[in-house]
This record gives sequence, structure tokens and C-alpha cells, in this order.
Amino acid sequence: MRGELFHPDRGDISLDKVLHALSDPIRRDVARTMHRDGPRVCGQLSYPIAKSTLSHHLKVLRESGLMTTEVRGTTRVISLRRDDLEARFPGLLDAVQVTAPAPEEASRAS
Amino acid sequence: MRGELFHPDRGDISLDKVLHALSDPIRRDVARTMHRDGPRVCGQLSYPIAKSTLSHHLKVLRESGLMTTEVRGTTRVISLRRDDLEARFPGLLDAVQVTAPAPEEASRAS
DNA sequence: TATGATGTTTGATCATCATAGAATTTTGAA
DNA sequence: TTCAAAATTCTATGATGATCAAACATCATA
Repeated sequence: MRGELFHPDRGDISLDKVLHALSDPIRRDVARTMHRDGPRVCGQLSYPIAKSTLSHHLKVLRESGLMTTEVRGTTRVISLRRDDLEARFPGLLDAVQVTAPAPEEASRAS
Repeated sequence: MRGELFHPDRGDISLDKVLHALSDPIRRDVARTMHRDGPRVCGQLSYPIAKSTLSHHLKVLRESGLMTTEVRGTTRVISLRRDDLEARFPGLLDAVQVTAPAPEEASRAS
């Protein structure tokens, strides 16, 4: 936990990686939570998975360019890179229901 | 090639599967081509991959709900399920640059 | 009924991924 | 300095995934 963590520059955020990151429901939920509640400390996230697994998901989110991780003492604050994503892929966060009204999982459609 | 091919109902199209399907650049390009040129015959698609690999990608696209495959004699006509996708996940196809101006790969952003 | 054209399916291989437990790193506080 | 808390990294494993070559199925037509 020495050097700085990798974050891609805005212009280097790739659609391939972003879509792959978003294809996992837990990662989408983390993104949604960051959007809804603002920056979070990792420990405040709770999912039925091991800590190391969550850590892996956070790494995928960070390296894809979806969020930033800021080291604050012994904790880490994660935030959605909303502006960068909106600039690079307008409408995407809305479309995947990260930012969005999106009440229940199954939006009536058919 | 006997029975009918599986296509999920509009309401059963899952975001997980759609995003996974779209996370591959070849599959995104197939979707973009269908949108730009209308329904295509598979053989008109040309990528530097084996036929069987392309067939696999088309299956992923079809089973995710992104396109339909219609058997026409010895060929198959594939089409983008634009309306279904728009109804289920508004703005998604635009955001992932399937339907969109999207001139070059690297949209100036940073 | 052969034959060719169009795709798919099968079988195999190598890579990537989600997952978890254990060990490790870092920091803050007793 | 010792210890607890927070989170990552390491290591391993089972599941998917992308890929290709070869075999197969279907249809149209000579």
C-alpha cells in the first residue's frame, strides 16, 4: 500500500473495460451506491462475499476508470468518476442504471 | 439446425448479459453494422477470426437479446433488436456507440 | 440424388475471471 | 512498542470465455 494506486486518465478509459466492469451485478451495485450516497469507505459496503473478493471488484472498478480510490489513513474512500464517465461516454451511467431513477430490478418492459 | 433458435422475450433481457455481450469489440461492431446497414446475412460480415468464432459471437449476441436470427433457406438474417433494447434499457445502444454518430474509435475527451 | 454454399456444433486448448482463505501491509491508538 | 482495524495481495481453484479446426446439418440446385 505504498505507491499511488493506478487510475486511467479520462481519455484512456476504454469502453471494453468499462462494460466488462459493469457486467457484474455487484460492481454495478457498488457504483450505484457511490452515486446515491456519495463517496464511501470500503468497509461500509456489505455484500455476501469475502473481503478479498470485494477488494478484487473494487480493483476492477478502479482500473476500468469507473471510480477513484483515495487513501485516508487506514481506510480508503472510493468515489464514482461521474464527470469523467459522462464526458467520455455520455448517457452510459444512466443507461446502465447506475445513476437513474431505477426503482426495482425488473423495470416493467414486456 | 432443426428447431427454432432461442431468443429471450423483451422482458427477460438481462443487463448482465447485454453488458457482457457488448464488452467485446467485435460483438459491438457487429451490432453497429446491423444498425448502420440494416439486417445482414452472416456471410456479409468479415472479421479476422474463424467462422466458428464468429458463430459463437453471434450466439452470444442472440442469447443476450441484442439481436435476432432468422433462418432463410441456407442463410441467416441477423438484426439488431433496437426497439426491445430501447424499451428495456433506454439510451444504452447510443451510449455504447452502437447507434450513434461515433466517427473514430478515440472520441476526443481528455 | 450428388454437390456446393452457408453456418453451426463439437472437441480441445489457453486465457481470464470470480471466489475464498491466509498472509501481509499500513495506520492509529493503547 | 504492541496491538487491533482496514484493506490489499498472494495463492489456489473451479467456472467461463475466446479461439480454432474438423465434422456435421440444411438447403438449393445441377
